[in-house]
Amino acid sequence: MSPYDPSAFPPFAVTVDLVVLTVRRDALCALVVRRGEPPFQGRWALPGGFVRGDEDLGAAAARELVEETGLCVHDPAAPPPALGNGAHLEQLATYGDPDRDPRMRVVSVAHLALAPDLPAPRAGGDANSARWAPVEDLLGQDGGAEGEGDQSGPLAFDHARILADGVERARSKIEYSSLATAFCPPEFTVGELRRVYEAVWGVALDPRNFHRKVTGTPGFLVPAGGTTTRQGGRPAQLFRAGGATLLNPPMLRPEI
Amino acid sequence: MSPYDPSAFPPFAVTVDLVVLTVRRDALCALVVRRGEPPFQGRWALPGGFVRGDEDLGAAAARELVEETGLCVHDPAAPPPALGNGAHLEQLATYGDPDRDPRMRVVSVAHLALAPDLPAPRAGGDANSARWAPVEDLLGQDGGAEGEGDQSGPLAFDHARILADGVERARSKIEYSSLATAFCPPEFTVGELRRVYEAVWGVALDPRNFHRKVTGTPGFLVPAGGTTTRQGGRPAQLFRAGGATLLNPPMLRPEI
DNA sequence: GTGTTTATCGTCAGGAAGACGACTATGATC
DNA sequence: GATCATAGTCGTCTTCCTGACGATAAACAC
Repeated sequence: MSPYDPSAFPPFAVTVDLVVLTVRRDALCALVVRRGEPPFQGRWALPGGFVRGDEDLGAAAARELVEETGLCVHDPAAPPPALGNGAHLEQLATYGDPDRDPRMRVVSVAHLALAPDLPAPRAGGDANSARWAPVEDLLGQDGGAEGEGDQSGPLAFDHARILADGVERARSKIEYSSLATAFCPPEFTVGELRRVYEAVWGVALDPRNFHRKVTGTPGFLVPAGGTTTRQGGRPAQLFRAGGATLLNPPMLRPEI
Repeated sequence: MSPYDPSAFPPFAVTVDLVVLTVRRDALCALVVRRGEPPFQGRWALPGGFVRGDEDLGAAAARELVEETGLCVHDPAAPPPALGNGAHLEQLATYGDPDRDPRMRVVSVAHLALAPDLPAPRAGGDANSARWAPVEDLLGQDGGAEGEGDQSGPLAFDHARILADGVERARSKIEYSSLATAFCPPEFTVGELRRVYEAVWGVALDPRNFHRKVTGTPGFLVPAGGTTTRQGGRPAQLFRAGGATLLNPPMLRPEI
């Protein structure tokens, strides 16, 4: 009667689901795929899939990320991202309500990925289509996905909850880490970084105080040598993400 | 060839492991149980067990916590803890390396519990014994558990890593939340709360600045009306945990 | 009473952030 | 070409918070 007797524990299916966030047109967007089969057929869902028998959880998440977006995971301990198509990936939380999938007992290990703006998502696997959707639309208090000509209803399964948790993680984590740079291309301006914070937090930040804060924090930004006028106006200096990962003191999110 | 065909995915065992932390004699301690059977027989491990077929992950963690310690989970949305034997419980992270258990594929959803000092752990289930061990001993760079007359070696499985992650979570979370009060009895003094911070962080804090900070943060502490001389010296005012859960600005952890 | 311990209040200097003025360098428009 | 709009960058000032630390208060041990 060993507790590890294979007949002594119930078998679970284990999946990874991905909250992939990016900033497009000054809005925080998440990657969603349309479900091609029941349950929740035709509804939008977070990308994800089964963990293979010999696969680590993080590896499964990275594999799904590549399949869905072509993004490679940006390993902090690896050489700098060559082409900018690197993303930050971290485990978010695990969801295992017995009723979360009507067919069977599925435990899903959700992961959070932060990516720079990408051209267009490519549908992968069993998804009919994929798109970037503003999280505001997906998480509207009505349940999401209405009001934009999309009749597919809220996200499938408990994915609205997972997405909300991922967004909240991202919102709090850019406060005390340099993770906001994961939303930017390899070289970016202070203004572009500020627009990331503004999009993720949904607030307006003072450009002068923000500039003082980020340029004054050692290790946050390193000059890349060069300027750009991408945004119009006076040319702005280009920066690269510095080695620092923790911001101390943190970037303060304005209260409401 | 549905991806949910039961034959199309590998079956996993899903467990919950618990990092139960408390502060005893000014040291941060974790609950460990001695393994009664292979693998790692005789070694210390984190308490845990299988998730049942119809059980939510949090419910499984709460059940294990009761079985091992008698602690009830302190629901923030419930009436105040009557007898003080309430604990804070939250999901920590999920560990699913294919080789983490030599016998089979086990995915463990680790949870973090913070509890006030308890009399003595009661061994539960299949554990030969249970005890509170200082995390410093368990996580010593030699792998832990040596140097105190205990020859059982480091923690079983990947539990040292899980414990380290749980300790790190607790250390960072008491910075910006009122979670340190979870280590205290229902009524406590400012000095007792300060000793919690000092034990968890392993630093010394200035009693005067600490007192100013915690009493000056609205909603952190509410006077319980009464004094105690538990610690000797001048009687100290008794407080209860206030309703605030987030500390803004946070309690600053001294650098090194 | 004296000493010790702990609690609590106060003061002061330094750093960080919010508010905001001023100047600069581009492109767009007249 | 002059003007305007836009965005970036540098400073200033005030306020708040913290760290360092002096001083007082109230218990206990001798």
